[in-house]
Amino acid sequence: MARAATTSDAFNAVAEPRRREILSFLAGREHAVGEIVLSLGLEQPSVSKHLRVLLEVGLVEVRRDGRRMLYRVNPEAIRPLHEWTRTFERLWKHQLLQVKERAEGKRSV
Amino acid sequence: MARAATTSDAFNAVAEPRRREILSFLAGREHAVGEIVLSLGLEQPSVSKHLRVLLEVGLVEVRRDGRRMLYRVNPEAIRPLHEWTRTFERLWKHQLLQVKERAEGKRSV
DNA sequence: TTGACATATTCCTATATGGGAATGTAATGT
DNA sequence: ACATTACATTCCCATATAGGAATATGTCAA
Repeated sequence: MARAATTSDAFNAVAEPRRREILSFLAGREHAVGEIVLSLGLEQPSVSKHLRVLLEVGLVEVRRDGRRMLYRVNPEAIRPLHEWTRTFERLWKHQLLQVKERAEGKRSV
Repeated sequence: MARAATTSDAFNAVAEPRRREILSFLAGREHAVGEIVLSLGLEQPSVSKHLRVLLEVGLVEVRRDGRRMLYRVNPEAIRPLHEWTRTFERLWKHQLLQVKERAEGKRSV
């Protein structure tokens, strides 16, 4: 079996750095494809293809404005990633605490 | 160009569902490879290969215990993912607020 | 040393890319 | 109708899988 499709879920979709850049760029407000092209310096077809992937997994939404297509982030689709990583939060906080205690010459737990 | 290597960064490494399962399983405490195999019901070589990827991107660490290899999560490596997703937090909170206000019959912003 | 146990690696293959180039399609202005 | 603008899609290809099977490596026990 090959690797899972980039369109299989949000985790696979955001594995690609350019798609993360696009999402970050869209975090401010909705933007047309051409604006993304100028902003990130990618080829237009490349941007369109990345947007397609993001659209398929629900990470972005679109609306037409004349000849332009305005894309915006759908933040709800990012939440599952946030929630999953959050399950490890207590671990790194604990780790940081240990480092701190060690630095202060105390006994670690 | 093909897709980036799974070992290129944590984002690519956790795109694979089984690797996320392994990390979650290791979140409690360190475990031997055989325990992961039993727990997740995967083939041993498969688990070893996933662990190699996780190890290369720093998501797990190992120590030997006799013939067993005990793997544990390195939570620090998950933080960047958490931080990146967190930059969208205000967006979904805002979105939820709008939904709530609409449900209460108020004007949306 | 030999055998058993625990894990890692190698070989194989079908599959899904991401970028570049070229082309298709939709909407607007005249 | 036609040219132009703005995107989307298709074709091609080098590359990196993930799983299965087989094998190699490392450690302990007798």
